[in-house]
Formats: sequence, C-alpha cells, structure tokens
Amino acid sequence: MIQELKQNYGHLFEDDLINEIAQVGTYKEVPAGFKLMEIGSYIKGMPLLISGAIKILRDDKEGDELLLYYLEKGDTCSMTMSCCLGQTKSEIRAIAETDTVLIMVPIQKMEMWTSKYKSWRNFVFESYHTRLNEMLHTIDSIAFNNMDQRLLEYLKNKSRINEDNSIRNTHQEIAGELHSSRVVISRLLKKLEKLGKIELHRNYIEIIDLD
Amino acid sequence: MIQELKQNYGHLFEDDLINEIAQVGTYKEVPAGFKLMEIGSYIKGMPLLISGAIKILRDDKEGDELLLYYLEKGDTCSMTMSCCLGQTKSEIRAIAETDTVLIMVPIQKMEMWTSKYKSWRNFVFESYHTRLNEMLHTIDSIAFNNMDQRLLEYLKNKSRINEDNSIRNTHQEIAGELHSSRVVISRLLKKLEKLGKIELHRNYIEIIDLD
DNA sequence: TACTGGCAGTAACAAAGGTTACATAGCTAG
DNA sequence: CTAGCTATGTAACCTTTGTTACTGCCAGTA
Repeated sequence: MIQELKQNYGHLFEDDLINEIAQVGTYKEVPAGFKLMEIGSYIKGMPLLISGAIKILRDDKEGDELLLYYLEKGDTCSMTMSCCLGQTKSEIRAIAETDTVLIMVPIQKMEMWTSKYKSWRNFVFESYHTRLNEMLHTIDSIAFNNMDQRLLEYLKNKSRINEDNSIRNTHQEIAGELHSSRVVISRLLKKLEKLGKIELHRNYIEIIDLD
Repeated sequence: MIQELKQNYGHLFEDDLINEIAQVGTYKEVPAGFKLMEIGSYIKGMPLLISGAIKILRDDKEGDELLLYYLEKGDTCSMTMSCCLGQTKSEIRAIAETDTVLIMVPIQKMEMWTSKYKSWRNFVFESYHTRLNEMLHTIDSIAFNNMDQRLLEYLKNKSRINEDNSIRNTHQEIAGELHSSRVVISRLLKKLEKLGKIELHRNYIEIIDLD
C-alpha cells in the first residue's frame, strides 16, 4: 500500500504521514458499478483514490438523479470530510465509474492529522477548493447551457474518464445522469451523429470528433 | 470591535483568537447594494459577518447572472478562503443584500490560525460544509424544480433575509437573480397573486401567505 | 400641466424539452 | 431458428419557458 500512496500522494505528503495512512488505511479494489455510498447513509471512512474514477450523483425525492462530478486519481471526497465533522448523513450517492482502487481512511484520524500535518491541511483545503469549483461548473452547466451542450460535455468527460473512444451506456442511462428523458437524448444523439461527431450503435456510442 | 466579535463568534472562538482577530481585522459597514467582490478580482481579505446579509452571484460569459446563496450573521465566505490558498481570482460576485456590518481579516492570518487554533479550523471546515450544502441545494433547485417553485422559494428567502413582508425589487431584478426573463416572472407573479399568496405593487411585492 | 422614463400587464408566437405511443432492430436463451 | 427482451428510432403532441411587441401606468420634473 505504501507503494501506491507514495506514487500518488508522495508529492503532497511527507513520509511520516504516508506511513500513518498506510497503518490505518484499508486497501480496496472495487469493480465498475460498485456503489460506494448511498444518500442517507452514515460515513465510515474517507477515500483516497489511487486509480479509476468515481461518479458523484445527487437524487431528488422522486428518485430522479443528476451527475455532479467525477473523482479521479489523487482526489478525495470533500463531501465525506464535510460529513465527518458534522456526523451527518451523506447528501450524495457515489458509484464507481470504472474499476477503481482506493484507500479508506477511518474518519477519526482526520481531525488529528489536521492539526499535526500542514500538508494534510493543505490537501483538505485544496480538495474543498476543487470540489466547490466543480459544483460551480455543474451549476453553470445546468443553468446556462442547453441540453445539447450538456450532452456534448457529458460525452467528452465520459470518454476522458474511461480512457475509451466509445461510451458504453444506453441512452436511458445517459438520460438519467443528465436528468432528462430517453427520447430527448436519443433525439439529440441522432443530431450529433448527423453532424459526424459520433456514431451510434446498440449499447455503445463511438466518438468520432467532438470538436 | 471586540464587542461584536464576542457576541457573534464568542461561542466558537476562544478569547485569544478573538483578540487576534480584533487586532488585525478592519471593521466595515456597507450599505445595501454595495459590491464587495467582482468576478475575476483578486481577494484581499476574508469577511466575518456581524449583521446583515450578502448575496453571492454567479455570472456566465454573456453577463447573465444567477443567485447562489446568501451569507448571514456568523457566516464567512468559503469561496474566499478557497481562493486565498490558491491565490486564484474570484469565481463569484458578492453584493450586500441589506446594510451589512462585517470584519475583514487579512488572508495572511488564515494559514497561521489554522494551525494554531482548533476552533478556527473547525469554523473553517464547518463553513465549507455549509457552503457545499447550499450549493447542493441550489443545484436541486435548478435541476429539479420549475420556475414557479423556484420563484416561491426565492420570495420566501428574500423576505426572511430582509426581515420584511415586502420584497422591494422590480420584476426585472428578480428575473436576473433567477436567470429568467422579466415577462416570465411577471406572468408567474400574477399567478401567485391570483392564488392569494402575494399582492403586486409598483416596485414592491407584498407577501400575504406563501404556504 | 405635459412630458419622460422606467415599470408592469398581456397577447401572440417560438423554441426547448418532456411524454406517449408505436415500430423496428439486435441480441440471446432456448 | 425463433421467441422474447431490450435498445433505439420516430412521429405527434403538450408544457414550460423565452421572445417580441405593444399597452397603460405611475412618478418625478421641467
């Protein structure tokens, strides 16, 4: 585990901290689609991502959902940290987007490291900063953009995250993450295909040129 | 200044910290409408609110705006803190919603207090937590609600913040903060009036019963 | 008083997105 | 090979929101 920590967090944390993390952290590998956190559940630990990606979703009362952002290598979940302090329930849902490797740190340690290690403090603040900006970006996207622009952005992100030129999702699934409906997404995807930006197939979408 | 600090932050900060804040902070009174921060500007200090309220807005490239949330007594601006560390420009606009009293703390002190005072750390984390949740709520509102629901919520908030049963804004201004257009807002307001929830007048809206 | 500028009311229309319904195309288990 | 399931394509229609245009109204002031 030390290996992975050094590789991914060595430039941020001093050796002492890395060692402490390695001592109390648990190494976890989860497959794509694995649900890491549900809305309303209590938080047991804080994840440090080693590889892969996790998507963070928001639900409304009717069960509709909306993709907020992805966590990637080197990220952690501010929402988690935030909840640890308040001992509150999770406001979001977290699902592995790809096969993902992460280290779970028990939340009790957080408080201690925060006073002990400046590097840890900076990491936590930095993480909050990043997350706030991602949320801002999400708001921009919903408030100021049309569905076709949002869809385009979605496809770009998805293919980047999955390091794959094809999106292996049904239209139904895409509609869910954008909080739209299947018919609308099919319609817009067709438009994108006619523009030569993508090619549609059953169960996957091939990306030709999104710019 | 010590007086105000103790009253509003005494339950959070020990006396030592209060004294330090009083030493380096500057006391500020700003009138409603005063622009405290513009998008793209660099951040000089961090505000601690004593009384009044500040509205936080997001702009898009075309100059359209959107109300994100309000800061009230006892709040601070996480966005500011976040920017301090990264030395980045402001992503948001801040305007006094009412006459507001606040204490500005130079950002250099932040880092020091963060290691020195546990109470300060908790305050900062707590603040991030609150802000993230407000952003989530904003996203919910935009993504899952119709304009009429958003308008209703807007009116409720506004009258609470201003401690006033009338909203002293033009339809144009309201449209701006909800990122809609004047005609739409007029239309919906009329509908609310017909439902007996409000009464419309020139330059202000009287609240009858929003529930 | 008459003029002016900003505000609000309303109608008519346009566009985006959501809904319903149905057809068809691929896949897969038997 | 085929029945049945799931994913996708498409049309027709509805609702919500945005746009344009024009009206009247009020307040301040020349």
